[in-house]
Amino acid sequence: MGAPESAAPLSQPAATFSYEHEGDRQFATTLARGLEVLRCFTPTEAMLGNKEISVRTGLPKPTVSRLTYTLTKLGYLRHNMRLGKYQLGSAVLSIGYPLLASMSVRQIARPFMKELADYCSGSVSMGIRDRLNMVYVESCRNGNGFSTLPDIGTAVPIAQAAVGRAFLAALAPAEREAVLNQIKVKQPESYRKYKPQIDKSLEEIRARGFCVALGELRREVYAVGVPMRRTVDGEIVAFNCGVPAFSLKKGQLEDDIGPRLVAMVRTIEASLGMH
Amino acid sequence: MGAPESAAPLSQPAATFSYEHEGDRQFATTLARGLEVLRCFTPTEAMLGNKEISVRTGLPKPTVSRLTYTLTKLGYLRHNMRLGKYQLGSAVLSIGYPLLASMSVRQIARPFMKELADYCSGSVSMGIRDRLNMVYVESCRNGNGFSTLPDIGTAVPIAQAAVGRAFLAALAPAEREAVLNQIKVKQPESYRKYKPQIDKSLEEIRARGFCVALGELRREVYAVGVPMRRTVDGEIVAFNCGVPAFSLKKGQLEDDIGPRLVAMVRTIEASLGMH
DNA sequence: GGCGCGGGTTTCAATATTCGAAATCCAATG
DNA sequence: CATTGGATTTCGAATATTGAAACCCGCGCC
Repeated sequence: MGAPESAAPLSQPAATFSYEHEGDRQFATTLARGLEVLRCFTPTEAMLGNKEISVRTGLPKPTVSRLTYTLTKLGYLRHNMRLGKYQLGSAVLSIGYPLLASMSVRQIARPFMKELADYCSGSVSMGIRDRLNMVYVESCRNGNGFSTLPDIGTAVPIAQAAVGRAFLAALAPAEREAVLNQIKVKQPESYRKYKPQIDKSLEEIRARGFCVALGELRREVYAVGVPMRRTVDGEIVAFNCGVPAFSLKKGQLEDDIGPRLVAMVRTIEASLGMH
Repeated sequence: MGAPESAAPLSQPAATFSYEHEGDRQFATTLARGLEVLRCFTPTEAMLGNKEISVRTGLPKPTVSRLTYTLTKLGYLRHNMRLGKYQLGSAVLSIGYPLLASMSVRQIARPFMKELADYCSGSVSMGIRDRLNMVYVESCRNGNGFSTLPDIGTAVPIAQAAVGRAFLAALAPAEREAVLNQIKVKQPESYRKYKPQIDKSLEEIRARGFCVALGELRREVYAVGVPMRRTVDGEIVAFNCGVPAFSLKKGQLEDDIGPRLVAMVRTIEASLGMH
């Protein structure tokens, strides 16, 4: 079977388990593996058979079989018996909701984000870190159709996305180094390719409050990123604003949209401050 | 369990595990328990200590300790060490995203939903089943502030919500009986209280295509529900439209909004049909 | 300071689960 | 009807998990 070599750099999760957690008597391997199974599914690979999961995770087939069986019983997977494949089940959504609901910054920020998204005919999103990605917890786009939509739960690589670099800029130097080092180790090609841009972005944020990413994540989308200057509930929050490249006038991103995103974030910070 | 059971606290999920899956050599208990830990968190109880989790799940403290340790290492929980409590981590969001992204019906439906939400100054949501709840996979509300927002991932009890009864109406009779029976067993008070309304709703849908729920889930929100007449990807999809009770004119829900929601769903079905 | 209390964590032997090669099953295909 | 590819079952050995009890620790109280 032509296992489609995805562009996305998957490391070896199986190896990860064996090496990183060996001898840790606290660590519940089965739980980690089950969750790793859920993580195999992506928007483009929404249906997977046990074999494919086994290949992706590096877990033995019988183990995968039991894990998918369990996850299916619990509603986290659905079994399509005509294809003999699994896909994510509705239960995966409900475990994320309490997190969203308890982040009041989302409600506060939403109108400001919508306003900016409308102004620049693009999309404005709020993200927090997950591993080496930023996950969107809120996203607004202008009414008329922006090709593909950013959506809550979308994960974008820290290294490539404006929102990711904004996040890096907000980190304490020591932690920033730690994250960069993880990227270096786990996504070496990505690191080589984007490290200069990352450094430039950090400098931009110091100088102007925002950074730009010109089609580095998706060729046709140019974006600016801004971090919040305070944490929310101990979590660093960053914003981006992405606009279709073709609709941008020269200099508009740097001179208009960037500063507006900065202003928006400052407004949100202020609204948060007064609780 | 996941359902917002108001009065009656909790059944015994631990017992649930032991009894329901004893002797099932396929079933990965540790995985199920870990996921059950994640399900303990709710919007109103966003932070829990090991002891609280232990009480809610019925699992012994050391077991919970190890599970939270594992989940924290993986990013599904965050540890707040000033309080010694846990809260959901960003990783819970990213496992749900591929499911959302692969449901193309969401994109198709969104503009129609938005239009209706604007028209009736309320919110329009699309839900699928999770256990005895309906989970929202898409939700639109009109711009001006509707008190509390329905959001993607929100779970509402099938028995009480218009969207849940719409779902029931779309089920094959045998499966409907099965679900109703589960409700009877697992949410007995809820069943006693709402069974007559449920029957009425089923009849309404047969007769007019939609059902109404007048403040049964939230006192101040009146809602109508409509099921889709075809499954999407094997999954039954239902819609609701909720409006603040005070802003409704007499008869408006039945004579105007209900039929409009029906029309909306028919439009979406048609758009889906032509792929 | 001493005491008790309410978590949280560690210990450790008993127990249950997982491993994984090989066998089996099953449905689709030639 | 033989073949093929994947999913599932089998089973003894290897390993991980379990959970009662003990331990730890910070806190408030007397």
